[in-house]
Amino acid sequence: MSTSSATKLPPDTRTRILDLAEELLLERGFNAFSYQHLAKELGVKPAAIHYHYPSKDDLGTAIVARQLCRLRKWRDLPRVADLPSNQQLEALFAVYDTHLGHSRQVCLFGALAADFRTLPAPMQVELRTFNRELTEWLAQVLAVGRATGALRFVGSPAAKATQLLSTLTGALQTARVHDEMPFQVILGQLRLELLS
Amino acid sequence: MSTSSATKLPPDTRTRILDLAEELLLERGFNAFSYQHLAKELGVKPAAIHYHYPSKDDLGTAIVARQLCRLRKWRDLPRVADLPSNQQLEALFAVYDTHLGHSRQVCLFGALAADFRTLPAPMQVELRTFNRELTEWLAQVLAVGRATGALRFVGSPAAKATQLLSTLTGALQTARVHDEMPFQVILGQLRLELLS
DNA sequence: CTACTTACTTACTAATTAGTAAGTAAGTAG
DNA sequence: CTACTTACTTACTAATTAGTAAGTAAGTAG
Repeated sequence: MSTSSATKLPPDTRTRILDLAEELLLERGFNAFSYQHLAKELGVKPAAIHYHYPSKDDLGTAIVARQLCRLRKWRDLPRVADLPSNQQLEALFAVYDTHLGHSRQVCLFGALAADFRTLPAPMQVELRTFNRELTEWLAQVLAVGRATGALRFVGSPAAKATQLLSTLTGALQTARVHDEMPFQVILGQLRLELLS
Repeated sequence: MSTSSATKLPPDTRTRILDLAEELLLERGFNAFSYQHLAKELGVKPAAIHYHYPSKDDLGTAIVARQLCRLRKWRDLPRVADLPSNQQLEALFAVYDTHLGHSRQVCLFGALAADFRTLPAPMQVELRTFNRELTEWLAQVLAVGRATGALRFVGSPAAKATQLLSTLTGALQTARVHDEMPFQVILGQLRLELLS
């Protein structure tokens, strides 16, 4: 079997570091894991991580940059971009639900917001861009959704998008502190309000 | 002038530690300040802080316990408890707005949710209680508010309360990452939806 | 005046942190 | 075959971490 473009190659160390760092970030926070933690779990020496990501700033920035990259790809995917607005909204909900399923991970934004001022400047910049692009995408979805009658809400699409993303961020955090129930309750409430 | 019960005594070291720790927690996160930071800023030695709060766990738990204490007092204050529902909701908004005004502090819940799994167990317990009691209070406000026609929403008061608090938590986090605008936008949106 | 408590400081420890410098083994390019 | 690159390991450093033990000065209770 030749490795087609769709085949998953076993990830190299560089990727394994990034994957694990992202997992720890979303599960425990940015200031709660060290190069030693990563190294021990990956079976390499801490210096090997410094080889790929010279400083923790570089590593953190790489995590956010990759998520931004993923967001853009996801958003432009035909199976997402071509959906009717209400299903685009459901697709967004499904992303948050996936986080919930991965041992109640919070979203990237929710993981970094509290510690924001301790983050390296490039990470702050990337996170702002990430949140801005997601908000703009959702505002567009909401605008079209209301125009086509697929979604219902009052106020401007931009305001509703900002509010909605704050709610989803908070919903995953509430799930972490308590359990899955409040998250499901909030999603139910959002569907009740938004979907005709 | 004798010190009446309302007079503010100059805070003792114990209180100054707690005040500063709370400020740093809400501005930078729990894993982003140390006993050294506190000591330096207060002009005492780190060991003096260990004298009052033997471990950081104790200090963190004291912060959350005090906030829970404040919540109960605030909620039962005549000038809050005797208000009509819509004004009770506004009083809640005002609390979050105060956080915003204090150099864009996030709320206690938003400060601790991401790092929740790294927190000492007693802190986790106190934070759950804090959030549960706040949610229950708000659910009651919403229930009465809808019954009296002062507030408008669909779904159960409990679900709406959970959703609303998640939104407010997220709103302060969004303000931290960007600026005050998204917070004001979200509050405007909430008023538009809830107040008749 | 004495015993005791309170609120610290001084001096320290063991562990952990991010990060660096030098070495090395395996692979790749010409 | 040679020079070079990649992906590390070994060995280290300086700073910081939470925390402790012993001392001490000022205040309080009897």
